[in-house]
Amino acid sequence: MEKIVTIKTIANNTNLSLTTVSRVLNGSAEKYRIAAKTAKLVLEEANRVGYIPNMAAKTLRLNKSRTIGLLLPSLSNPFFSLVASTVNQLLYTRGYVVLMSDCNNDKDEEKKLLRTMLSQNLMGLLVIPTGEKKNFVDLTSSRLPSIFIDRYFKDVAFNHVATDHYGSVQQLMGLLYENGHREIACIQGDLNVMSNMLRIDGYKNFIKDQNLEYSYIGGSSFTSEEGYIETKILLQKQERPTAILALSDTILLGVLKALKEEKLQVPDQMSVVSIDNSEYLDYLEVPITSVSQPVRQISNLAAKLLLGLIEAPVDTKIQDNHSILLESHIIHRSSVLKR
Amino acid sequence: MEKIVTIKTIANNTNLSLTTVSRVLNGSAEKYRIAAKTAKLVLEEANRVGYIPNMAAKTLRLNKSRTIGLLLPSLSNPFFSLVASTVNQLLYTRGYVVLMSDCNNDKDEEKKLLRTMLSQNLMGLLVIPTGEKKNFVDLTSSRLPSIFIDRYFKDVAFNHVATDHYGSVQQLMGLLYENGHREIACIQGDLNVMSNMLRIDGYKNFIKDQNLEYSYIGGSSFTSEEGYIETKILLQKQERPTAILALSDTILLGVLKALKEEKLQVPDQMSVVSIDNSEYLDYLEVPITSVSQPVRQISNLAAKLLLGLIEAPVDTKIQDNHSILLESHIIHRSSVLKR
DNA sequence: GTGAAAGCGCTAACAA
DNA sequence: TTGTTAGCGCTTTCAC
Repeated sequence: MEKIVTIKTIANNTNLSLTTVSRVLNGSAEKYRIAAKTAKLVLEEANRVGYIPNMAAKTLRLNKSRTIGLLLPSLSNPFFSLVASTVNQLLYTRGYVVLMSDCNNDKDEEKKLLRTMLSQNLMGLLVIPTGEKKNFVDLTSSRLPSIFIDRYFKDVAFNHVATDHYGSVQQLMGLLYENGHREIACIQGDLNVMSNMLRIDGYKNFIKDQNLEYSYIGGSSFTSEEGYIETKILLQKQERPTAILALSDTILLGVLKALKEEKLQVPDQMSVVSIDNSEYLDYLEVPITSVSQPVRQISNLAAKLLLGLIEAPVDTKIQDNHSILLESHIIHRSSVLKR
Repeated sequence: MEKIVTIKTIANNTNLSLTTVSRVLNGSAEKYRIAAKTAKLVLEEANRVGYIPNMAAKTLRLNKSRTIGLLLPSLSNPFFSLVASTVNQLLYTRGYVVLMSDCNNDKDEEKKLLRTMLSQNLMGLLVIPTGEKKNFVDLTSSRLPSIFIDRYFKDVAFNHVATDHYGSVQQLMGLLYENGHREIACIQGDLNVMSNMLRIDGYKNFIKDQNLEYSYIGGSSFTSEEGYIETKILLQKQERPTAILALSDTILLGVLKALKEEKLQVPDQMSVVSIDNSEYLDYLEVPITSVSQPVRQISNLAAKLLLGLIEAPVDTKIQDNHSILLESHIIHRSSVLKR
C-alpha cells in the first residue's frame, strides 16, 4: 500500500512548512511574497510525488465544496439528458463539480435523493422536479441556492427558468387554426407537472378564445405507450379530430404508431404536431412539425443564475422566486394539412 | 445566519457525548448497548433540529466517500445517457452518490476532468472513454477501482464490460449475406474508439471470410452529419452497394437523409441496417433493422463489478483486465431486401 | 518570506 | 452503557 501524498509529504520533502506549501499550491504565493525559488521547489516536488488535493479536507475546512447538485426525473429522457450535459459542461468550466442523481421518475426516490444531496455539502442545487411539490418545501428553509429548471411550482418561492410552455402550445394551436383546423385533440403528459399544466392551459384558453366546439384531452404520462393507448382510445370516439397535438415527442411516437395501425395518413387524414423537436423528427415517415425548446439556453441560463446566487455577496442576492421564461419557436415540417 | 447543526449541537442539547450521539446516528446503538431511551432522545433531537450529516467530515475521517465517479463522452448521446441513468439508479440504491462529468467528446477536457475527479476522494470510477488511451495511463498506477464501459483499450490493464461489437457486426453482415447481398458498404464512427475498431474488424473479416469482392468503409465520427456526408460521397462512386451498414443510429439518420435526397427507396433500392436499436427506429419512414445492445445489462454489470472491487477484501480482489462481453441481438424490421 | 498552531465535523481507540 | 481525546488534510490567524 503506497503512502498517501498530502501537503505534509511535500512539506517534509522540501523542509518547508505546511503553510508555505499550501500557499504555493493555492496560487497565493505572490500574495505572501514567497520566494520564486521556494515556489518552484514546492511545485516541482508536488509534481514529482503526484500530489492530488484532498477535496474533503478542503471542503471541511472552508465549508465550501465547489459541488453543485443536479436532481432530475430521468436521464433516459433526451430533454433532461441534454440539460444535464449542458449544465455539466458549463459548471465544470467554472471550476465546479456536479453531483447528479436520477430518481427514475419516482417521487419517493426523489425525496430520498434530495436528502442525500443535502448532506453532500453542496454549494447549489439545480432541479427538474418530478412534480411532487411537498418534496421541496424543506428546501425553502435551507439557505441552499437552488434553481428549478423546466418544471416548477407556482407557490414555492424558488427561482426557475423554463420554456414558455403556455406560449408554445398557443403557437401550435394558432398554426393549426390558420390551416383550417377546428377539431384539435390533445394528448398530454403528467398531470401534476407544471410544464404540462401550462401547456394544457394554453390549449384550453385557445379553445375558449376561438370559441371552438370540439375539445379533447387524453393521457397522463410522457411516454410512448401512453401516447399509443390514448390515441387508440381517441380514435374509437364518435367524433374524430382533424389534428392531434402531442405534448411531447415521446407521446408523439405512440400517437404515430396508433395512427399507422388505424391506417390514417398523416397529414391527409390527420394532422399532427408535437413539442420537443427531437432530431429524429426529420426522418420519420412524415416529418413532424414541432416546437423547439431552447434547451441549451435554458440550461446555461439556469447554471449561470445559480452561480450568480452562489458567488454574489449576500446583500446583493437576486430576489427569490424569479421566473424566467424563454420563447420557443415552431419548426415547420410536413405534418399539418391545409384544409 | 442560522447556526450550523452538527452532532455537537445534539450532544449539547441532550447532555450526551459526541461519541454516543455519533453512535446512535450511525445505527450502531445496539452494538454499543446504548440505552433505548438514550437512542430515542438523540434521534428525536436530531430530527427536531434538522440535523444533516456533513459528508466532507465523514469522508475525511474515514477516508471513504461513498462517491463514485462517472466520466463519459457526452450525455447528449442516448446510449451514454441510458448508461448514466442506469448506473445512477443502481449506485444510489446501494448507498453511493455519483459524481458525473461529461467531457463533450473532447480528449483534452477528458484529461482535465479525470484529474478533477481524482481529487474528489472517489471510491471508484466508471468511465466511457473518448478514445484517447494516454489519458488513462495514470489511472493504472492509482489504486482506484475502475471499470471501463462499452469502449476500452486493448493493452491498458482495466476491467471492462461491453457489447460484443465484433459479433454484432458479424450478425448483421450474416443477415445481409443470407438475403443475397454481396456489395455492402459500411459507414463508421470514431476511428480510435475500440467499439468502432471491433465493429470494423467484424466487417473486414466477414468480407474476407466470404471472399466478397466489394468493400467500402467511409466516415470518421458518430454523428448524423457524418452519416449524411459520407453517404453522399458513397453514392457518387461508380459502383454502388446494395446495402449500407451504419455503425450507429446517429450515423443512420444521416444515411437515411442522404438516401431520401437521392431518391433511393429503402429497402427496394438500398437495404440499410444499423447498430443501437433506438426507440424511434420503429417509427421511421421505413422501420430499420438494427442490433440491440443490452445497455441496461452492461451498465448494471459494470456498476456491480465496481462495487465488488470496492467492497471486496483486498486479498480476494478480482484480477485486473477482466473483459466481459455481452451478446447483442438483431431486431428485425423492414429495411433489408431479399434479393 | 516563512512558520506554529488551532480547528472545520466526525469517528474510533481507549478509558471508565 | 457512556465519555475523552486524538487526528483525518487542509487553511488561516497570528507571530516572527
